[in-house]
Amino acid sequence: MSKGTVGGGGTTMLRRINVASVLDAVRRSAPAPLRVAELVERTGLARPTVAQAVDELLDAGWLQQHGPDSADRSLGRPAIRVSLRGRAAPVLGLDVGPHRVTVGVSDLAGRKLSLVRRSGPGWTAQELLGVIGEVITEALAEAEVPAEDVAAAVAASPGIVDEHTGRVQLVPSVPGWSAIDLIKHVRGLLDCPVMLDNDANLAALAIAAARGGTGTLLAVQWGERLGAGIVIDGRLHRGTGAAGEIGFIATGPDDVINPEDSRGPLERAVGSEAIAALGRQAALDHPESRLAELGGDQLDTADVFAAAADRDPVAQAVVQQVARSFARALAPSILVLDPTAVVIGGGVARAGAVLLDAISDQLRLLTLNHPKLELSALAEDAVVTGAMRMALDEVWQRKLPTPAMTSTT
Amino acid sequence: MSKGTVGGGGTTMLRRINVASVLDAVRRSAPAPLRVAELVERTGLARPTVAQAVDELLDAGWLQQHGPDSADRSLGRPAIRVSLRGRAAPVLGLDVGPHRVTVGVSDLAGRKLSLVRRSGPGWTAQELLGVIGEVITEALAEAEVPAEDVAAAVAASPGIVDEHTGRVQLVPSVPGWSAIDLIKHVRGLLDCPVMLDNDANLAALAIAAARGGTGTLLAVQWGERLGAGIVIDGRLHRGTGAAGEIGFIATGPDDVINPEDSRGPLERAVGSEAIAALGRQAALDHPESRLAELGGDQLDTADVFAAAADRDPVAQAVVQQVARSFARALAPSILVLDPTAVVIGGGVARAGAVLLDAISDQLRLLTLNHPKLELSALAEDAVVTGAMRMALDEVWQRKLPTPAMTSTT
DNA sequence: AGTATTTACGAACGCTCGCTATCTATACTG
DNA sequence: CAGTATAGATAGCGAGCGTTCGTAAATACT
Repeated sequence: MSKGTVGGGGTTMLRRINVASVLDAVRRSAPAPLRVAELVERTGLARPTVAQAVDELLDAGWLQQHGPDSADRSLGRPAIRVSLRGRAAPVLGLDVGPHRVTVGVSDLAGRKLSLVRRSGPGWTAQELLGVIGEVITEALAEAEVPAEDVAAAVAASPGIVDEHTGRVQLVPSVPGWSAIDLIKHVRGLLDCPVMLDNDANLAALAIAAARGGTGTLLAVQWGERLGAGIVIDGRLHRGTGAAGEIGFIATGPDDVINPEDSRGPLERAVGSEAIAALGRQAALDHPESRLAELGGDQLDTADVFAAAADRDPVAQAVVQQVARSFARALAPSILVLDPTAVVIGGGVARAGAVLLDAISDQLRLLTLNHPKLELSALAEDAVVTGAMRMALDEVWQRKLPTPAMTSTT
Repeated sequence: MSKGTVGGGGTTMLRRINVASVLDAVRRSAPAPLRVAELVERTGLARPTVAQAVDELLDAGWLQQHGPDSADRSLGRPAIRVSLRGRAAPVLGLDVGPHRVTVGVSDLAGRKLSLVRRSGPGWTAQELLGVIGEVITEALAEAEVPAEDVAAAVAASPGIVDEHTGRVQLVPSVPGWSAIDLIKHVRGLLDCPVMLDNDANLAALAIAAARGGTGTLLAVQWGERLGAGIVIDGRLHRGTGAAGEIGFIATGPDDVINPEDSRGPLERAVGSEAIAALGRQAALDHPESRLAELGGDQLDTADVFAAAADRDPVAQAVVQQVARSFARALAPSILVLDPTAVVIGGGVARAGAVLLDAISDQLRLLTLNHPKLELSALAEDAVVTGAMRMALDEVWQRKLPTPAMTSTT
């Protein structure tokens, strides 16, 4: 009755499909402007159809028209070229950690407009909320984007995130963090759809996007804590919400998990804290070693890897042990998932080839198809980048009327 | 040039979308006939549109018209009802094992038309091809389906299957099996698209379909060998082609994998052969036990579980040990995948609650989100059922012009 | 038994949309 | 300055969907 239900199948829906098709083609060529003729070729539609769609998209502010001023130097009448107007719907990504808050603002086209990072010595939950507000304001100012223009925002938090309620369940270092409704807080600042997800998941999304293509990616974030994100053909795998919690993999033959613990067995075995502790112990046991020279009680995780890279046998033994524990813990999942690539990010990834090679050697003994093992190229920005990307996807999904049929089942 | 490229966006495509939408709605209500009014409601399209689509589908042989003869007892003019004409495109599923060949023929609607199973005492590769031909012929005759009518066929084979070349890579008990081009052989018999996949994958597909809904399913096939299939939101996860090979998960702290071995470490630890061997050893060590009474040297896997169900402490200890090894091997993958449910099928699944409870207890100690642990309801038919289902999906995907846009990137 | 009511099928009309074909505009070349 | 090649704008045609109306076939009521 009254109005027609959305999603039917009239001719108006056909037009929406075609407009969406044109916009999608423009989007795919990212920041490069496109000529109408190229759009005709890529979409397979007729020129008048494309022209009409482009007009409509220009009016709606989705596209911007470029003058033919470039060095196009071709015969004939110069083509008008269009590219998508990124400022039409900027998005915001937010990475909240116990010691660091990072905010990134991005274009609709994926261009990074600003990135603001602030570190501190461990905030309380309340202080953190304040810092988040400040950093968001700062990032928006730097990007010259008014707060009300932001089309979507995604926040990354450690811990297990309930996708629907937006609450964080299993929280590490910030006391009182699980009681905070971060989504509500950010929505108060921005007035746009706000989503929350696990930091490892978002990092995985960013890394998968950077690598491009299809396949299965297992992206490990390795710092004091260990987490992983799984991306299958561009889509994040969440399981029932807690997928990728590799930190809680049992290592010893009698290990048992306690969900109340802030750290899982694997984190206690090979987290950066544990690596440093192993290094300090090794330095005590071998005072003559290169490792001990680097600094006895103050020994850092980085020192261990530095000494190993320097061919110190004592440090190498520590790295071997860490690599072995890590590989043994991860091998079953690699057999089951059979990923195209395993990418390691986070603080420990700075160890570089020393660690990577050791892990690779171990994994070769424990898996059938040996996935590519790589270090994350995105370094610290992986999580924010992933958050921005998810926000972007959200905007595209919401704005583009996808030609998917309604399933009323 | 010349003809328009397929996948453009004309109004004729709109009609195809709507016809597909109608057909899909009919399909969803499976074997139950639908009235046109119901189709109008479900698709959201106008009645004339639906009527036209139904006419077209009737002409093309996709639908069949039911008389209003049923006990419909309602007011007004009786509605004509349509259901999909399964015989329009029957599919065939084939499960090839070293000792058993099973062929099922199914309706387009998913109704099982015939199921023929033949067991033998270990065939050679060449003999197996002959048996396959015979059983296919028999199953088609029983279903009263001419060979040339079969619209798609899917074969299940143990081992790792290369999706594209259709070759089997890691083969167990049948000598010379990897040299056989099973796809080519079946295509010679049927003249239709033929696909080949891993048996555990197909069983997982069937179980996921039987459970219905979305979510992540880890379906373990547990017999002499161990394999698993992963289904995420109805789609099979293949990884690079060898996903789910849980048989090769290392169990001991110093285990190492050799891809040349016919059995992996977990198979050697908890495969049905291993369980029987553990039972025989326990019977020797405890001659007074209930287990030993059941049969000394002839002790079977089933005997172990029977004795355990009979509360024999010796047998229970064996089951405990098996459950512990299995749970420890699988726990990391459950943490990473975080599946909605873990379903156990295959011969060992006949053990029932004794084993399931023991595994469940162990898993509770090793995982965060505890997935539902169930036994496969499909028993032996899981693999064929899954093969038929995949063939069905193939037909639907091929026949239905999906409204997905072409991505010419 | 005849009539009223209910339900669903069938046909005609008007609308929107996309495709083909044609015409116009622009800039470079000889 | 004319010619040509490329690209944008416009008109006519066909196809499909949705709305509205009329009609057929059952059941319920008098």
